[in-house]
Amino acid sequence: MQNEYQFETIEKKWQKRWQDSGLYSVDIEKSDRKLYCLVMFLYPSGDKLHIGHWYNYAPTDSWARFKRMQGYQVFEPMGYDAFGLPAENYAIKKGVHPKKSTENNIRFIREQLKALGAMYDWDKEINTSDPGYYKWTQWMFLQLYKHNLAYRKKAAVNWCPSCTTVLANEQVIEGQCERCESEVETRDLEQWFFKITDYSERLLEGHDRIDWPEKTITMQKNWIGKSTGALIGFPLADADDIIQVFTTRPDTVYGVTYMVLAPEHPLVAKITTAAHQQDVKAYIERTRRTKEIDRLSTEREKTGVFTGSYCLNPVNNKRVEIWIADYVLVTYGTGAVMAVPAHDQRDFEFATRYGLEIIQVISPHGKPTSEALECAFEDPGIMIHSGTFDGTPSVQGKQAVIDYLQQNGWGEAKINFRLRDWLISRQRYWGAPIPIVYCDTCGETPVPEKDLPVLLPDQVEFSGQGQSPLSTNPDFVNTTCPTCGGPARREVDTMDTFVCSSWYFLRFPNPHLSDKAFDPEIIKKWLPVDQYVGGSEHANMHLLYARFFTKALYDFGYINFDEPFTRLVHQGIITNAGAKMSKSRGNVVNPDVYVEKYGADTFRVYMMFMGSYEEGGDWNDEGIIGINKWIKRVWRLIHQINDQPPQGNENDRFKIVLRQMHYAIKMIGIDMERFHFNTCISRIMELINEMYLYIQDVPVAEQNATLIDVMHTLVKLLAPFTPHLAEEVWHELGNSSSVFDVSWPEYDEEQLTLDTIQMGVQINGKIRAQMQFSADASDQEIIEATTADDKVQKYMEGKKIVKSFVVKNKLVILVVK
RNA sequence: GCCGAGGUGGCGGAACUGGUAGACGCACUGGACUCAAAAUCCAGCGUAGCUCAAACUACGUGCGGGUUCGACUCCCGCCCUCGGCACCA
Repeated sequence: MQNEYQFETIEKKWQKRWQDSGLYSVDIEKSDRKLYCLVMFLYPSGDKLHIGHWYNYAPTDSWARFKRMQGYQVFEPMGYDAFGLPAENYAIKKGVHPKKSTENNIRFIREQLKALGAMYDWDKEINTSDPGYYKWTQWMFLQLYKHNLAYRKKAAVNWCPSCTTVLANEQVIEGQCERCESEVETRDLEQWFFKITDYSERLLEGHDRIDWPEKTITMQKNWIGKSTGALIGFPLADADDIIQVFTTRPDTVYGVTYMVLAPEHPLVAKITTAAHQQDVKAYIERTRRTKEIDRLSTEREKTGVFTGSYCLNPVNNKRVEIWIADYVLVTYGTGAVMAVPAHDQRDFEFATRYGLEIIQVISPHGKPTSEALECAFEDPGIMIHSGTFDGTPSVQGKQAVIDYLQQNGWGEAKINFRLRDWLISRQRYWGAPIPIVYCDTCGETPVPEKDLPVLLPDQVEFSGQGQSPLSTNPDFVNTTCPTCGGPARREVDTMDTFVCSSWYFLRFPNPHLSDKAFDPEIIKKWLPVDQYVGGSEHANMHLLYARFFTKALYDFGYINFDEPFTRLVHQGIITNAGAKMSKSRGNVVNPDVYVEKYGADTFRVYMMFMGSYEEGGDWNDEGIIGINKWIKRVWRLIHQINDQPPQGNENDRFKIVLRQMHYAIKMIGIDMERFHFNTCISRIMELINEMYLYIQDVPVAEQNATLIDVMHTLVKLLAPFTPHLAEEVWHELGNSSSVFDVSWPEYDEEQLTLDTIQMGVQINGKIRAQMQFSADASDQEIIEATTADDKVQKYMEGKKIVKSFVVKNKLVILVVK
């Protein structure tokens, strides 16, 4: 036995032995008590593994090890989300082919990952940029295409001039590119979309069946943005067309004083009268030039112009002006809004600015307000100036008006969603090619499944000029039509990398299948993922897309579940001096330095002990030395006991140690379930402190011999947190099997109470004394003993006890008057 | 502006369904060991008052109120920090 803990040799030794013995390779065929524990896989950019990765992976691995010891068959895989922009940008800058740089990064990162000492089943590693994988990403595309969930349309899209590609709405943050923070422009392009909007309702419904953080579910709900209201048709006064509007306030329809179309609305050209042609044209031009970010700003004053045309309010035949204004978005609802300035703040501001009429149709008390409104009245109230609806409470008025509109053929009830279809085309090279060809005779044609994968060619030019790099390789572009055999062109855009990650959890259990994406039998056994852990920033992207894919695959009959991740936990963010760590800020903390200096076990424990896992916190390495010392202290304790084994049967002091042990087992069990790692470590620290006091205060010859058993339990408790140290010690103690193959210790509730208990005596809410009681004393006895006490009597002089009771093992409560 | 989370010692953070606030650790101080230092082991450590000391008392979980025998925990009104959404009709 060594005196000092040598983490360098011990950690390497066990990492190698674990791998050689295949300890963590899961037999996928056996799935009883299966537990699929997944962390969001890696995006292998040049940054390598940073603190955030460690924080995601190491504590989750401790959780998985804990579950394994509880008897679960834990499957914990790792892989690489290897397609994506950084590799390609690096190629443009340094001239290194993305394939090469990605390979290099992965090779390096794999080693870093191994240093973590996690239970990853390396036989199941996947790489989304491997043709063996993206073949099936393309297959997924074809399934969606077959079921009309993938379509192409010309659309105004978000264009990042720096990344030279389009972005999904989710990737645009405050009008800027999520990745490079450039201002996003609007361009009209033919693009591929996935029809996620078909699943809006079901994506909401599924929330009730998953154990996810409430805030994540709320974020998704808000993002999907369901709103209930009505679709109302306003016929043009002097032409045939009808302007459809969506409103959540059909009860205010009598208050419509004008109509607003989005500048991009298709009817604008048709209805603009000659006299207003010039103004309207100028306004549209101006809108187009306005940057997305400015247009989205709510602070900006609302502007618009009159088109010269009128439409008729179906309920009262009122003639209302039709305006265009950029506060109306063409992408939401019908791109047109019925303006009710009295009851909508935006319409109110617009009407005030342009001197448009304001008619009050909802009032708090059922009578018109005498003075002019200062702002819109948006609360519910009583309907007025609304024909036969006068006097109806607006809440009921909503449905009543809808019924009325419906009876007359003017409108209908309608549910609208904020969610838009998922734009997946990227004008970039490093992604999975979209398996579509364009034939002059047959048109848009999907590549037959048997011809997959559509291989990504190595030879392309990275112009960075906005044109898809694949278009620069004629051998790739020119092909033959799978239907007619005539000449055809391949689609040159690639898929958003979020497509690759929308189904990867189905690939992990069977990564080497060459004839299908996944084996339905295996998937049936191992999915859904029991525990998923990753950052909350993916709430409206990856986590939504993966749910959409799962529901689609369920509908196609490939899988028998429709929610991919049963339980989800987000790790918090580790900041540096309050700022988010990022390469551009240059404040990224490199975990390798600490792993080299203190070892993986120390680093793991430190990350877990730092604070609340789900809240994260600011990075500060001051305490890490303390954890390192603690780990050495643990090592010394175990060796000290083992070198001088206890011989006697001392019991009074030993009971305290025993109680601490049972308490630790109990609390760690509870806290691990909740991902409260910091308190788990505290409980082990307490046990170790108690054990030290014991061997110090009680001579070896008297020490209770069963202290050895406590020590074995201690090693088991340590195992999930310090896997290398625990495994080493476990073997030193004479065990031949892995500590991860033994079962988690159980606690005895009876051992948690000591013979005598100290309780506080609370008189009128204040602690006034501390008293000892035997554990089996009745409440009656305790209260009697308390009231007889001198100190307590002092507070009761001349007063009567009104109420008295005992909070078990804690307090004696006396209320006196 | 809207939605969500959070504000506790010098610091990181505990506290289950309202029941002894500050577990555990860092830093600091003292003791033991040592010729000495480091390492280690042990002890102390919210603030103020009183005291040689022990004890005791008051105050104390962002601020101001409230409910309760009793509030970090529940209710009302504010302030600040962080995350998300942002003209969604």
